[in-house]
Amino acid sequence: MTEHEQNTDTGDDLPEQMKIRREKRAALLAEGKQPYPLGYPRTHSLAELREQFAHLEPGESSGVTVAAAGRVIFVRTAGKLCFARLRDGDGTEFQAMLSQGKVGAEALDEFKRLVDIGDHLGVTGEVVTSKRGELSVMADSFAITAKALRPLPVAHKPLAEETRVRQRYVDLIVRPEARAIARQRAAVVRSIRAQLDERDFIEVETPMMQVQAGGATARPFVTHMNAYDIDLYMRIAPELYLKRCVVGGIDRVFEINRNFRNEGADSSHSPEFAMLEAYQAYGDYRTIGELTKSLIQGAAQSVFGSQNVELADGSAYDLGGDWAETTLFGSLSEALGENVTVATPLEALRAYADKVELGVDPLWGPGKLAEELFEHLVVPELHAPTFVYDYPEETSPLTRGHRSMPGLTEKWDLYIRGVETATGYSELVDPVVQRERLEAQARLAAKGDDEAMRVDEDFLRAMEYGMPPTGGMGMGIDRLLMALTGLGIRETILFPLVKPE
RNA sequence: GGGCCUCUAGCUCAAUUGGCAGAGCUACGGACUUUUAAUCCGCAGGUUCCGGGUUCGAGUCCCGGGGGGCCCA
Repeated sequence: MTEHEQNTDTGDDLPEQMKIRREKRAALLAEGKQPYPLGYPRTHSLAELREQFAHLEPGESSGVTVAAAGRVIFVRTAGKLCFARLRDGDGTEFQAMLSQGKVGAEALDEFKRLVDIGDHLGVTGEVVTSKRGELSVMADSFAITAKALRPLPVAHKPLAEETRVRQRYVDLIVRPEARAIARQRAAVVRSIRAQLDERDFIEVETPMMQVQAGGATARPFVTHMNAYDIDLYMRIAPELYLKRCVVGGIDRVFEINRNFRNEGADSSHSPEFAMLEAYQAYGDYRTIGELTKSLIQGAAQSVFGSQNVELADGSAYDLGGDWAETTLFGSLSEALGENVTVATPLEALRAYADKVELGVDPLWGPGKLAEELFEHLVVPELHAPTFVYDYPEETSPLTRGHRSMPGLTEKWDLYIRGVETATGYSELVDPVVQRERLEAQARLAAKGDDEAMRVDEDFLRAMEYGMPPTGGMGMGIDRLLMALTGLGIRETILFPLVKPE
């Protein structure tokens, strides 16, 4: 069935229920009524009604006439009396009652003929309670405020996961948890913005379409700009632009926005994902780690009321207090039972990889292989929030060398429930060393590593003007939501990318 | 990239060895002036993801393709 056929009014090929709803829409028009009127003169939201009339006893009448509206989520007809449960966008529900004695036989018949579950409905009447004590509007009049042409799924069977993702609008209508996560996500982002604002960080928006994608090792999406006839890259990280800001004197700067990485999609990776990056002049990896911990704990506290959050499976997860710390090579040595350092030769690391049946890419250097071993052996065990320190220089081309340990950098990764959630650095600010590192990356790219970085001359020019000592961090917003809620990435993103139907 | 599982009515799911494509809810018609997944009576609704093949006969078996999920690399 094509969209065109679905859009016709006759709809001979439509499923029965959709055909019937189209006929009801046509009937409204034929009777001089609007199926999609401009509005409804509401006097109260459903939440306001609940609050204002909470005191009504069962069977009591308030004597107050109100007008309210919401989506019909439940209908019950009992001869000359009908019930409709309305729901507002915030999830508040309120009952409408229509009795033949109040609205008349003709209007009651119209309600039964034309109103379906899923329609938006406005009702005007007195606030009463039913015999069972349910707060209700006893309608004097009603109007359909938007006719739904598709039936809602059955309320008491969970929607298939794929349908929830592909038709999030339906998921949001029928599943309270879907509405909750959308609001929680907004609250978490709001909390992080507020905390950064309190600390005098300036929020900026840097380019998402770039001549050269930099700031991370990842494969970019390519697009084309017709006016200049050049390829542009969707950004893989805002880092190089935020550092330009620090050079320019925006000493505390952050951005919350989308990155795009042309890689796989699975339960913890989305091709587009929201990220926070923050840079603090005269900070380093320690101060920026403290900031990161505060932001996460503050968001948990303000959104969930506790740093010990309840996850989707009902278990508790404690984000409070100080977090565990370890080092990449220390934890890896422990897992292997062999002493491994940044100086361990590639051949020895390959032997360990063979022993634990880890596939090795011949392009990997010792640093990259050590990280892969770490992810394979250590990460699955990192349940409690843990900062992992001291990564090899080889894989961290934008990070300052360690102040006391040659070959290592001042970098940490933060793991929460075994998921890399944030990363932080003492930023490399020496433009000469930075050029050497980027040129080494460019040589990797020339050898066929399409995730390697390219030399960004304008970024190097900015560095040559002098960037102050700086701590920087990046944190995946989607992953933070996963950490705080225990949900999968496809639940924390409203509209994750799905293949076309 | 590899392996396994999966796709059937609006929704959630059945269908034995290859033998008339079913149920619940929803919808539709009827009864009911206090329902809350009401109850009772009645009645509809299908390109079994798509394309081939085997067969007297395919939702089921075979081949190819697509969507989704899980695991592995």
